[in-house]
Amino acid sequence: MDETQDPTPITRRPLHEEATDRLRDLIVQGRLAPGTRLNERLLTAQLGVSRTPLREAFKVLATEGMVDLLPNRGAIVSQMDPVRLAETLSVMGALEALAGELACLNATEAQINEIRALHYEMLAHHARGDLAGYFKFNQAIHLKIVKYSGNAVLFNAYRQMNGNVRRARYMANLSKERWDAAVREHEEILAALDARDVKRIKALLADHLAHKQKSVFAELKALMEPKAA
Amino acid sequence: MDETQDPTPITRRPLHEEATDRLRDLIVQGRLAPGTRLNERLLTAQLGVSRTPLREAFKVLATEGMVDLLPNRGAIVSQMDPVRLAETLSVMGALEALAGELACLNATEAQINEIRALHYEMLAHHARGDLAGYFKFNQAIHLKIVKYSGNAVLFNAYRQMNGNVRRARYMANLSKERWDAAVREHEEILAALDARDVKRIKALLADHLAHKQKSVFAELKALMEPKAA
DNA sequence: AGCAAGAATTCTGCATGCAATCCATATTAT
DNA sequence: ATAATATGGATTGCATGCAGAATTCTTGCT
Repeated sequence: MDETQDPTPITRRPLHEEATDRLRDLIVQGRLAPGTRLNERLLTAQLGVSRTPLREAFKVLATEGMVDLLPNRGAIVSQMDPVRLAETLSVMGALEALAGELACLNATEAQINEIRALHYEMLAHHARGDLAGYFKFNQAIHLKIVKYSGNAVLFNAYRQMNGNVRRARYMANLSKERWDAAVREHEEILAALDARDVKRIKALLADHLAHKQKSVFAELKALMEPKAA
Repeated sequence: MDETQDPTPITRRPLHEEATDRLRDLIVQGRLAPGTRLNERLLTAQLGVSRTPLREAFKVLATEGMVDLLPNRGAIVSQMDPVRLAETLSVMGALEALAGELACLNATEAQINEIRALHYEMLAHHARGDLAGYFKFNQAIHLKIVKYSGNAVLFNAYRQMNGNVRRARYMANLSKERWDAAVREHEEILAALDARDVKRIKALLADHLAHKQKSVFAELKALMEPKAA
């Protein structure tokens, strides 16, 4: 018998995983806004699972920092206030700097080429002024760098923080100057990666994230003080 | 009525939290060895809780990397193989380097003094050749540095990884040379912190962790190859 | 009307029951 | 004897029931 193709292995995923992923997506996409109370009965109906796997999903999302559990009062989508966002980006900067180093040492040429391809796609979206498209590839590039570091622990930590950052939706109106600068920084990052210049990519990524943090922080602070509008 | 003292608020902790902490401790202490299968019926009896909060604890510990969930086959204590341990220490090095920077900038004099006190206690244990005592204060110092960085996200990430590292129990037989060197490194770290020398502490901590990683890795590799004993 | 106390409802925390899956042992066929 | 298969027991995945906490609604009072 030929088992080589294995078309859609019939293995059912555990319901709590499915529920966790679905909820996480809803939160990251902003369809469940920070502060929203997660009503069990409502969500069981919506997701088509019973309370048990749903509550297990709550616990997982709580350890990921996506929701807060209030004893006897259920779960609410946690806030991503500017301070926490800045703190997270700061950590992500350190992680990416390390990732860059390791990627310089460990990534294959094919992997670097894959990043290069993403880079050009990103440039295309930048040229068109398509911010959403730009961000998509920007995200993909950063994730790939961390992935190709070859350090799975690093990747996991980064991935989780990235999820928490994405739901801040800061990208609303990035200044043209910052955007252009970020693109230039990406050019340099790619060049350093290509040259396997460990020191340089480390510094570049740390700076890149520091700039991002600064711009995002300013943006969010402005958003939260709509007095002088 | 005087409510100012509030002696042990009678707030019962959720059972799943209690179960999570208890299990995590058992795993970190090594009383539940890697690979051990976590039988629900057995543990419910042992912890005095029902299966529901216990299974919630499994999910949390799985996202922390303490256990692996095998669909339809329950949870087993995850392995901390040398590769994963090295990867974790590598990430912790990056986190501590950042933490050192931030602690230099943000820690109060009182906090630095607290670290100094721990440092001297650690020296005392080193002088006595008390490895276990040394490690305890060594751990405490590193945790405090990260704590006093003032970055809560950083602290959480570090704490979790630290838990996963501790259960590797590498400290078995640290060479005298490496031990002495580590103590000297700690002297320098404290001095840099005192002097608020950001660049220096960053470099020192990164190196310190790199050395630790190297020594631990060698140790564990030796442990896993008892052929030439 | 505004507020406070109490009752009713809703919700969460936890325990347990049922069905599906897995594992171990025994049984049969080759 | 070995391998394949069947079968019984144990174990997990999930749904649901029950008790207690919290919230909302109601009612009575000022």
